[in-house]
Amino acid sequence: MIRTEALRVFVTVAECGNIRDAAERLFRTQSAISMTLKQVEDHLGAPLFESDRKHSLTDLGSYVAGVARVLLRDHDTAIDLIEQYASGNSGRFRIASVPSVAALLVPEMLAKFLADRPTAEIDLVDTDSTDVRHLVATGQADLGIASVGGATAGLSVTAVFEDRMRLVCRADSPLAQSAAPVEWHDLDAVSLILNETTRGVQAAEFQALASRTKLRVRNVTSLLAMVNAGIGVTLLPGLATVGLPPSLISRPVSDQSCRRQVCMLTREGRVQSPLAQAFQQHFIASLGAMTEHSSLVSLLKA
Amino acid sequence: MIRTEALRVFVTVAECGNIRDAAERLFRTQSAISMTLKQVEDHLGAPLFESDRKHSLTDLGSYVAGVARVLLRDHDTAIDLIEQYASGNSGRFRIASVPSVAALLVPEMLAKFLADRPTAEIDLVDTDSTDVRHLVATGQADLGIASVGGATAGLSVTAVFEDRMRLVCRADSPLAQSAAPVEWHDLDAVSLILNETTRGVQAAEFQALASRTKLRVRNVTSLLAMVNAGIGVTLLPGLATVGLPPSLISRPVSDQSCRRQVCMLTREGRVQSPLAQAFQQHFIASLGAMTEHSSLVSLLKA
DNA sequence: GATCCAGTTTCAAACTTTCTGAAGTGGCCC
DNA sequence: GGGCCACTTCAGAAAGTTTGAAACTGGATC
Repeated sequence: MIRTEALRVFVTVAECGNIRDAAERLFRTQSAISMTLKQVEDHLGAPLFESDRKHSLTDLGSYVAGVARVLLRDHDTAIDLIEQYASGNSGRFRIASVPSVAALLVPEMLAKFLADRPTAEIDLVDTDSTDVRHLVATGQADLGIASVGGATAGLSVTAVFEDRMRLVCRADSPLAQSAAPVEWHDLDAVSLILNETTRGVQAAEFQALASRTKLRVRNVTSLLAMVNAGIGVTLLPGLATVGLPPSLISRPVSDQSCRRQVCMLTREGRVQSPLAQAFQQHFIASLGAMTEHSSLVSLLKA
Repeated sequence: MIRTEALRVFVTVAECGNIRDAAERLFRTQSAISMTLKQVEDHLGAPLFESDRKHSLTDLGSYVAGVARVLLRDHDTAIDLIEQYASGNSGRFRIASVPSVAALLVPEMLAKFLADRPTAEIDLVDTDSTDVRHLVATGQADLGIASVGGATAGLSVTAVFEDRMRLVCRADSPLAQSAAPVEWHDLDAVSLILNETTRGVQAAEFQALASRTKLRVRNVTSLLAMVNAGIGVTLLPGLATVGLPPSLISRPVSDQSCRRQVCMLTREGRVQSPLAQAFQQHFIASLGAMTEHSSLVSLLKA
């Protein structure tokens, strides 16, 4: 059996033109090189070099050198590919995220992550939490970022941060007249439009308000269009209220418990690809740095 | 360091779906397989299979399996190529031969030789002895078949057979009237055209005849055209007189020593390609069989 | 033609790796 | 919970590789 490393020895000697230099290049002794060479020649039943002095190849030798050079190049590339993949430096990896996180947190993280990994490819899908869970559960995404809540069968869930909710209303509505935190009773007279992010709000007062409405809008653009059309007001996590159109404004909510919990989702019982793992770690580490300097509250314990 | 054989183990297990069958296929014990697998996983730092039961691959596992499968296929093909080449079953190989041998002896030999070696490629050039020597000496041919004589610097020469010379003349010439062996004195009055094959004829009587003429023609077609035109007669080895045009005939030469010696030429000090070696052996063996049933005299001692 | 030199081969011993058989572990099914 | 099956772990055996020392080789130099 010809070992790949024996071919490497042969090609190196052929390139160096002598055993001594080849031995140095390969960090072996001369005798080890000599014996490996002999072993290959014995296996093939014919000499690879014209003489003891290894400066000229036989016809067989140059044929073997040609084939082996290609083989070694392919071999090294393949092993490198495997090792890069295993170390999380390359590969493809799909993230599904709710739009607020996708738009405001993920881009910066991805930029840093990809800067170190020129060959990695990442797909980012932004959609609502329910769909994020579906994509992860069915294996269409490797990592999900969504609000806590809803069915979690087959999913492994890690809460990562909390984001206080804010009221979103028209800039010309009576509610927009004060910048002070909104109390629940301020909303008694207005109609409320629910959305995916309000599912996680537990407060009894909110539940009472929510029970009065039948309108729940999943798509944020549609939701804001409805608020803009005067159909009602809504609550959105702070992150999602960054960059509202000028016709809308947001106010903090007084109730400290009124928060959206964001979690990271992976498929349960499946070993992640190394790249996905690396990204998760990067995500968690970056989040720690980000929550220190923002209103977000990290839920991650080191 | 990941050994090629370790990847083969992994791919086999991935294909079998369990270690037991893979062990059987690879003629190893379960524990050897298990340890090799563990070694690869340790090296990569991540599991290749979802669980102990090796029926489903992790993301990394299927990536590695994909890359490794290609690598192994290429590897096996390359090793096979090398071994086929080394065993003389494939490769390319160039023969330069004088036309008579090329036309009458080589074809049959080649047919048998190539029948066993579907991937071997052979180039056959027919030219005169001087050119054959040149082609072999310069490495443009791997094996030469030529008449003995001329410069042999850098060539290794093996005499292989002898062929008695025959007189070639027009069918309507006075010399054509008898079928009996020609005596040297029969040629006293005729003009003789020399050629490459007459260089080796030593007989004093022939030398005397030859000294009278200045005409030497290398190309056999031209030579015969000249004989046909009535310019003179010539001597050719028996092999070369097979299939003369009907306007020409040949007669044996009485002098037993008047022979053309044919030799096999190789480049001195160069190791032949295995295919070339195999062909030489085949050539010698076939020649033994052929000379037994023909007028050719083998010069090869077994 | 003796001597030197650089390079190569050979050898036995030391070492490393891989393999084996046997015992151990853990999940799964009845 | 016992039996079964598949995998892992273990220690010793076997195989293969590497090493340093010594012997050999061919070419160059005196």
